[in-house]
Amino acid sequence: MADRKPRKDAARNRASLLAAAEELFASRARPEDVTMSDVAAAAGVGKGTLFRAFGDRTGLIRALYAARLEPVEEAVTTGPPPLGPDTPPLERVPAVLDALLCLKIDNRHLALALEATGSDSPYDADHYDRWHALLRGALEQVPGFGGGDGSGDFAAHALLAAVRADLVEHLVGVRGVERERLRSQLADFTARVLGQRSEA
Amino acid sequence: MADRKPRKDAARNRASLLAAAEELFASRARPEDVTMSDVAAAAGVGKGTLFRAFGDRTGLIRALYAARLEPVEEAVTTGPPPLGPDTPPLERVPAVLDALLCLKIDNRHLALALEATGSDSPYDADHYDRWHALLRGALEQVPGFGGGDGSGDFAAHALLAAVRADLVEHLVGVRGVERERLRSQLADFTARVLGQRSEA
DNA sequence: TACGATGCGGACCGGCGGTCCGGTTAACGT
DNA sequence: ACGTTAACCGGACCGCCGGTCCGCATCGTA
Repeated sequence: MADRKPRKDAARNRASLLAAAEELFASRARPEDVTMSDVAAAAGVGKGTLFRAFGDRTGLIRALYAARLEPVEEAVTTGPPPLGPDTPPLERVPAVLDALLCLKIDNRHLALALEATGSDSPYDADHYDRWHALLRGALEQVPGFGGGDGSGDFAAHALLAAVRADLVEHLVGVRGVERERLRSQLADFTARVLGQRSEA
Repeated sequence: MADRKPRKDAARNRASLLAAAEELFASRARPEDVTMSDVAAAAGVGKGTLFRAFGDRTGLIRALYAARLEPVEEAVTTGPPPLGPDTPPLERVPAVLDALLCLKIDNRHLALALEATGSDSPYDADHYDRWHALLRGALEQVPGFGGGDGSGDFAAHALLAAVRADLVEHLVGVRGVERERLRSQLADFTARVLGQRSEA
């Protein structure tokens, strides 16, 4: 943490850039037709400032997404049930997946932009490992997933794949599935995976 | 189909291009550092010929992938059990997913290149709709998925998400999971979704 | 106020996917 | 065998994008 205190204009420019980028990603249909020059121009600064502040395109999007992700991560790591660590696995797994789904729905543009960086797959992101480890840990306390056969590991990957940004975008954005309907479908699917058959 | 018969050199160049592209995508680590110029050069033709033959980058990759996909699609639509249409759903769903998984494992580079086109999400590809419709149809004949609540629809999406190319690449290519192990994990997961609890 | 350090900005760069058109060559009628 | 023609070839070329660079303005401090 050798970070020196940033200058006042630098901080203000950083904020303008975040706001402008947020705005642009929300308004344009496809994330990849928001260019770095667009962001800089919309914020009223030069490209140099943009790259100085965030390193590269991925850095910018990560900064945006991190702001949205952080409250959820905190609720999961140090919060009360049904998200926090003091929740029985059978309850926590669906709660975490639901929280992630809502996050992706509410921030489709950002999540999509992040996955569409191109240069790195979603599985290289460090927060993916955290979600995976969490889910895996919870699953392995559920009867049937306990063995060292990796079934909890794979199930964690598969469940996370069900809330991937582009799938969510396809369902909500393209096919027009309503938010609550999707939530209940995911809950239903999760319950099935956990072995809680639901009669229909 | 007003397609005129192509000239002989055109056909040969097309074949060289396919072979060269196949080779390049297999040898280079990341699909996006195979450039169109690379492909043309490796095939010993000009870029114009490459773009004339396939339209654009996506067209080239689709042509490559289609060749691998076609036998599987035929086995599923007009083949014998356990893939063909005369298979009971509880058997067909895992068989289809296993076939897809094997396809993705064996053609990781191509599947990855296809999903990494950037310009279009995997869910815009027409073959995705076919797989989804197939799986959905089979699932809806399974007790518990039958209602008009869309649980079969969502489950089909979720199961397909579990065999997405970048997840497969992460598991097999990065984390070194063995092919047979992954197949059995997927089978286990699928069985869970279908309500067939496995004791471990 | 004067002076260093820090940040600014936009011209610039390399490389990408994709286009264009003059030269070349295959296919076919005679 | 040969001429005609339409199709095809190739690589120079274009526009655009992410990212860099460096002379200049601005901030924080004595």
